[in-house]
Amino acid sequence: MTVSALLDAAMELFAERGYGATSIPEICARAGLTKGAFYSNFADKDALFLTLLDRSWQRRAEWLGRVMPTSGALALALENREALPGLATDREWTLVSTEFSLRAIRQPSVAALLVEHERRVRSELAVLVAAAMQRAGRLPTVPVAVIARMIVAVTEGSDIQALTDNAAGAPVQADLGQQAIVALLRSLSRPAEPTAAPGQRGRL
Amino acid sequence: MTVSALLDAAMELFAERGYGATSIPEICARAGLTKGAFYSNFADKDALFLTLLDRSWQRRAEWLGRVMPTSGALALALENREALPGLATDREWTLVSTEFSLRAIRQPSVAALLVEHERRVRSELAVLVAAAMQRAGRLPTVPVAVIARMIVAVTEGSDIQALTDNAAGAPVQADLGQQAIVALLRSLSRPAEPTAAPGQRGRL
DNA sequence: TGTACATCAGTGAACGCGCGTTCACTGATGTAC
DNA sequence: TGTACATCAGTGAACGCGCGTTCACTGATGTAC
Repeated sequence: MTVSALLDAAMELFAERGYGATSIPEICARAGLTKGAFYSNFADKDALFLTLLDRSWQRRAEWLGRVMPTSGALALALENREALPGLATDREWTLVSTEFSLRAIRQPSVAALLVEHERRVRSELAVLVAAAMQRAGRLPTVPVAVIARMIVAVTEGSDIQALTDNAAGAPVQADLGQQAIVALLRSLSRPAEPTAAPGQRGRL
Repeated sequence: MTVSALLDAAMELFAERGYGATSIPEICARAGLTKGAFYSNFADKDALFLTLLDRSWQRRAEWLGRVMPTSGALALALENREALPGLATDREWTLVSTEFSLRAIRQPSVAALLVEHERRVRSELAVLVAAAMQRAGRLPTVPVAVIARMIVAVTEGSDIQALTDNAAGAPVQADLGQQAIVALLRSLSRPAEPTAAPGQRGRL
């Protein structure tokens, strides 16, 4: 279909060169279509970008729906990075979604969209955090919503660091984000049984 | 001076609209100069961008040199965000430096520059972490270099989150980054006297 | 001090190019009878 | 089944504009004598 061909081409080009550096003719050429095809489907490049993000978010949501019920556990998420919902897992996504954050900071209407999306992602994540803590026999000492925010923040930062190091050919601290998440979860919780000695439970 | 007028104008425009969306004529107009003035000082927009970053980094280094000897403490840094060296403190810097990270991920030669800079920042930060831990009577359980990486990651992520929330008019979790840093420091250290009961020292 | 010359940062006009956007059109697909 | 018409996604030529870049020039500043 024409729309998805344009979206695919745009996703590739935005990741390769960045949003600002990608022109509409380039997107059309990559998709094997004329500029007219673009304008009969989108008002401008901004409209395409928003549609692209909608689609990306939707795909993440679908995939999350498949993964969540079977795992239901942050423990698994920590072993297998992929299971962390809404968090960057690949280069293309990190580049495009970071660029979107920058656009959002500059343009309030875009920020509203992003904030709403992030709110949903964090609430899913908070559920995972609460479940993981319960299984580990621990209680959060700050709201799980705050812990979810921290997890998102540290993951984004770690992903950018890892991609930069990788691009420079420097050694990559691959599990930095996961290590930090584990450290945060431990620090921001306490054993559920305040008086009991630490044993098999209590481990996170 | 012409060069610094161009750099000032470019910094403003890059923050306002982004690097890719800013044209050379716009930079010159903002600086009150002609396009010729630009080309007699820079080969192209990329060259100006690198010069701009050099200047920004240099300013941060100078300011760090003033702040470090008197504070020498992460504790202070945690109370006064400004004292965290090399970490984003303002909107303009966050926007421009994040965009630079994206450019670095896409272009290895730029990545090399950024990685070298980040390496210096982190080593300064590692010194602060080590000092703060010693004063608190604690020992790191992972290398301070790793803790420094985590601090940088969570700060970048928190800054972007805060700016996005702010742009959308949503409530901003202002101290998220600081809270996370404190949690990380606690979790990634243990009391220096393994057998002693936790008392006044041991506090971080 | 005064005159003649050298330097060179910045000017501003000029260029070709690719951009974003428009629009009359085409031709494949669907519907009516 | 076959013919006539309607629809409309996508075509491709056309447009004016602002882009990046060049270059002969100017005029302020510094140096020589």
